[in-house]
Amino acid sequence: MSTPAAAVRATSAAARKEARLEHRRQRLLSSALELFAERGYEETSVGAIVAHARMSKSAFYEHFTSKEHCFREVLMVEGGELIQDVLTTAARGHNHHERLRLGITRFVVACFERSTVARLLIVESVGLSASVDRVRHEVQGRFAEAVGEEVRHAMLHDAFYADKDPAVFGRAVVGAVNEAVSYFLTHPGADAESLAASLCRIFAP
Amino acid sequence: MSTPAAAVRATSAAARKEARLEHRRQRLLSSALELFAERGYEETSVGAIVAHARMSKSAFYEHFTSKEHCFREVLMVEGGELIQDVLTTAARGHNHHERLRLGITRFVVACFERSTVARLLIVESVGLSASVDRVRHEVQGRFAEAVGEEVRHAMLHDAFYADKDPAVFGRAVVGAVNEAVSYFLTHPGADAESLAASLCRIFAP
DNA sequence: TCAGACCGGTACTCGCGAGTACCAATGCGT
DNA sequence: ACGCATTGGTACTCGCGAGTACCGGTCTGA
Repeated sequence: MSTPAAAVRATSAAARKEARLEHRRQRLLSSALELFAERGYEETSVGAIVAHARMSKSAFYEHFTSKEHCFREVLMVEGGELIQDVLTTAARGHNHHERLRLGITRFVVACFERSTVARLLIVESVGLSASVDRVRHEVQGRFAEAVGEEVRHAMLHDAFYADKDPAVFGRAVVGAVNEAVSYFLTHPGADAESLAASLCRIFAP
Repeated sequence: MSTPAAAVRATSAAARKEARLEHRRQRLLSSALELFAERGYEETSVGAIVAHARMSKSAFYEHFTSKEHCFREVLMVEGGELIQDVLTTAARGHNHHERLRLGITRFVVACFERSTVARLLIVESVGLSASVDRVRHEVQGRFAEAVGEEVRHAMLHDAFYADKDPAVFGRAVVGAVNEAVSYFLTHPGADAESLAASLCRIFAP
């Protein structure tokens, strides 16, 4: 250790550096998100990512061990935030029906709003590699399990859910929403609100 | 034209050649199916496909203009057969409920039976390229539209379907079944029949 | 002010695989 | 039976991009 004054200076320098590094990391992540979403994983080179972020390859490999690691990180952070958003919104509902409706609606709307993240989560991350698959399953699984849990409680007093398998229901909702979103995102003129309403009528009538 | 006899000989020779070619094509398609399913598209090289089929690259490029073309072809043929199977089985039902149940059940069971085809249709073909996406959408769309059509008729006299949007319902079923199958295919110990039954309870109660 | 550590950028290597060109063997018609 | 055409196999090219090594500039600390 040095003198207190030096320590303070050192700390603030380290802190600035930390902030700087974090800022760069964010730039890389957001560039990666954008390019992966619009071109796809295979068609996006590390060179393109760093060029878009106006950085060098060495900066990239300071933060990520490989291109795939970068993709996983993007998926985890952005996908995680999206799902978190959905879950907190859903939690505001006062009963099972309302929570399911809020969750499904928020998911659909969020996918339309952040279509780049949605594309990553629903399309680009499928079938890349086992580890990427794990991340996707984990992220989407959080939503699926929340739905399942809701059903597990609802089935006790709601005839509609009485005969449903919670786990299957959760996965079915996730799959249905994904498919609907990906289909209607490519079909122009689709409206998030009405799509969400149609889905709610199926799963939370 | 030559003499009749020569013509006959020529025809039979041509026919044999045709048959031979078709046989080779089948070998290539089935090798491609197997490898694409177990390793994925990117990880499967043309070299590996022809080695597995005990042929040469030139034979491959006689039938397909590119690796992607080959993939599309496999997807179209095998996926098409699977969907056809589902649709004809479903058509045996005597009312909307029964047809929906038969269709969903057959789809799930067929995916478990032909897990290689299922993997291609549900996982590997996602997000590869625009043209592959078109093929997948077309194939799965046949099922989605059949479901939608069934709903469109059922809603006239069945309260359950009265408020559903047929197009969205069709897509939702496809997505839900895909997700459920892909999830429970990787989770060992899953049973096709009971999974199908759970899904039927959701979409055709 | 100066020496050194460290950061970032550039330029390189290396492997891989799609697609191609050329050659050998087989089978066809005459 | 013989020569020619066609088929099928092999060996090559070519481009691309992930990951790396090294070097020049800058900022820190004494």
